[in-house]
Amino acid sequence: MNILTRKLMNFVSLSEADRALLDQTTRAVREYGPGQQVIAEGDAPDHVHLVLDGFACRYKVSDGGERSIMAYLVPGDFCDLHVFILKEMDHTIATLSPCRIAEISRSLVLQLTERPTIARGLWWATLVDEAVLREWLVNIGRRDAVERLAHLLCELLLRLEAVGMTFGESFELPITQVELADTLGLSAVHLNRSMQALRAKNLITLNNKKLVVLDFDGLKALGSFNPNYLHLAEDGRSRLAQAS
Amino acid sequence: MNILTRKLMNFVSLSEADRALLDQTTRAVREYGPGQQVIAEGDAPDHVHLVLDGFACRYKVSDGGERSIMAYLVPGDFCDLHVFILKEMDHTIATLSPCRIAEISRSLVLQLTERPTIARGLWWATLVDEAVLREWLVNIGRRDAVERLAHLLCELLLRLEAVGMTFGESFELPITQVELADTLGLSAVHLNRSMQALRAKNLITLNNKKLVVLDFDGLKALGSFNPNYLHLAEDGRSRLAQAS
DNA sequence: CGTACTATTGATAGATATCAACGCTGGTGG
DNA sequence: CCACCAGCGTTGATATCTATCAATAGTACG
Repeated sequence: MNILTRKLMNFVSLSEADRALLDQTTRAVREYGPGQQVIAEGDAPDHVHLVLDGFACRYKVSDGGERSIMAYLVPGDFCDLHVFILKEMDHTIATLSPCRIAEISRSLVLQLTERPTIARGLWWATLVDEAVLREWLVNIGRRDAVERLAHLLCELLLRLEAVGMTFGESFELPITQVELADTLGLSAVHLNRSMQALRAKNLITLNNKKLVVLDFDGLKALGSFNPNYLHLAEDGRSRLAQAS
Repeated sequence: MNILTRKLMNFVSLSEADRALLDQTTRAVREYGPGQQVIAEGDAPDHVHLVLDGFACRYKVSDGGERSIMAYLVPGDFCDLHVFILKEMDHTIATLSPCRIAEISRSLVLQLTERPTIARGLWWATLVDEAVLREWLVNIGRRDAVERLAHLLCELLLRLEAVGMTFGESFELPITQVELADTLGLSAVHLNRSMQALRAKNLITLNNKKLVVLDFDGLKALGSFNPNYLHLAEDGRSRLAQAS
């Protein structure tokens, strides 16, 4: 079972035939180094990209040359399902760490969307992406620096758990502090101090790109984190995603 | 031709039959006063809501009781197309001004999505909503208060023009400064001063809820506004939406 | 006429950005 | 093998932006 299948099964039940079709999505795979562009603003790619391994992001660069990161793409996430409708990308996608990214042809995507269950799953995934965006807006708009960071780390833990990429309450975080700052609308210096604050409160540790959540309840409380916007199954499959 | 049809025609060409079907969406209409809740967080409404007249918004209320407004819903916008997939709303929708809101049954929505052209149009609309969300994230994350406000006003001018609700370069803005502040992640006091800054620069006037853009180029420059994310037709139908 | 909401102003406090510098690391070329 | 360099994390000092508090005036409304 590939990572996309695993992710969709958080929401829908897939038949054997559905799974077989989904297996085909990971046929054509491309390797990327860290910091490489996958799709540029203005592009109109002819196939859809799916992250299989590593971290990528959506970002825009503004006039002043500053980067705003608007989404993290982790294994199981689509980069550009929009391309079927919109004429061109309004933002850029690049890798943050070394990545394996699948390239899915238009015809295969059409086959996928013809299966009602898979189509529902894909639609669910895009709606969750949108819900994440809304939550990030709240995060940046109304929380201070330490709270923002706490919230983001809670979200990453749950999203990565949903695709089996956590080890207990820790995970690989191959993202630099500058990139986290560009995500949270902070300066790199201030992000660094916020990270230290989380460590000082014994909520996390971070060594060699490995983040350990020492006190998930504390981290959730600090970041006012409520997992409902991730719309994960609340059937006990996840120990972490409970409302609280 | 109703407002939804008009909006979709910014992106797709609709046949007579398509338009006839779209006409049915505005059959059941409900009137709301200002500040009324349309759908609450946790609800799972059984029909889809479409704004016909007035301004509404999506928002969340955080622990501290502060409100974050994550989207404005103007005539032609859907409130809750998600409801077909997700179990429940993760945010609340309320009116900002008096509104007329259509209630569209599930069965009619299904009929709409069976028409390929209409389905493409609806999908386009949801992707644009998502693109707006990404741009708001950049706006709040990386621009200062005056720039944020300038950017937001530019966006509203274009979105309202797309549904024929502008008069030249002015439009009705039935939103209080407190609400604008909750949208842009600012305090009401600071928003007030930012608004005054825009007036002092002779970029806008605002009297009796009527906003006049005196210098659109100046406003765009100040807010680093690039309309590409709205994915409007660039065929000359809009004078205002040109890249610049 | 009072009440609530909205816009406005001034003063002060607090949060975050900016600037500058340093150590550490890994890579790279001589 | 070593010197050099770039990227990253870190620290301190200062400047800037924005929030908060408090007060006032206008307006709509019952």
